[in-house]
Amino acid sequence: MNIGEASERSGLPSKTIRYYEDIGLIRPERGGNGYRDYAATDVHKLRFLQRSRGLGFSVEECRQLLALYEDKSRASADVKDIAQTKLTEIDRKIRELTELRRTLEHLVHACHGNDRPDCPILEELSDGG
Amino acid sequence: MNIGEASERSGLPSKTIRYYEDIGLIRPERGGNGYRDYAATDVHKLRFLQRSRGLGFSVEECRQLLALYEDKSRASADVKDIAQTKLTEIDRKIRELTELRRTLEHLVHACHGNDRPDCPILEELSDGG
DNA sequence: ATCCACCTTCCAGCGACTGGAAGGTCAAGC
DNA sequence: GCTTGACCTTCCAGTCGCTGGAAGGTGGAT
Repeated sequence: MNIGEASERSGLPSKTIRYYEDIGLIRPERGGNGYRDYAATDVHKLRFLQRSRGLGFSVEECRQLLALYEDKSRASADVKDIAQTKLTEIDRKIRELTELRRTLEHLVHACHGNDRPDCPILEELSDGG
Repeated sequence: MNIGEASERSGLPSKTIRYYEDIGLIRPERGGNGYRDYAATDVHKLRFLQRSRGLGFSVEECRQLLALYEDKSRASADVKDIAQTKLTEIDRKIRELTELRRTLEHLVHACHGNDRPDCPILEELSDGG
């Protein structure tokens, strides 16, 4: 199938699919006219990529996951390690954002938000509170 | 003062300070030797930038905040609007990450993580669970 | 023959820096 | 006066993961 259909079936834009080929994630066949020709297994891999990217794995992590996915002799522990590491990262990001949220909310509440120029938000940004 | 000291006092790398000048956020004087010469007010602005970037404002948002900061006639409501919008964005990010976390944790728990090849994580990434 | 949708490659740009090369300046020590 | 080394300058390229657009080839319907 052509890239357009592969795009529809995988949920990835054609541009992204070509990019993934550029960086060596997938290698579709080529037809006589030079068009890329995607097999069902290719679409499967693309969906795999679409999902794992959506779960926040970097492209390099996806490359590892894909290699593990294709390696029938791999241990599930290898995959679990990658997922666990990603989980820890996500936890850290959530903690940071929550802290940020708290600070910002404090500022927003402190600011009366009227047409007068004095503003606690700017004061805090300026002084370091 | 030279860029090195401005860097220390503001908490921003020299590279970043030069970059902020490139994109027109600050304009320090120049000494006879061509070196940038930062006044106290410049360092103040740099600290302002450092803090607001750290709070998750984009550089363009920082530019707006800085303009408001320098404009004595602005209304505090303008600043509050920007901060409020950013707060909403942060809430959305936290929600998305939390959802992500739930999915990933589910996968990690489902995977026994031993040396056998069957792995629920890869199965879900592959099938779409 | 014409049209349009699709495909191809290649190059550039996003945001917000960061790294490195190549070279100028300054103060201290010998 | 000469060297050393830390600092400063500019400019160019790379990061990550795409995304947009230009210029041109192909396929199928009318």
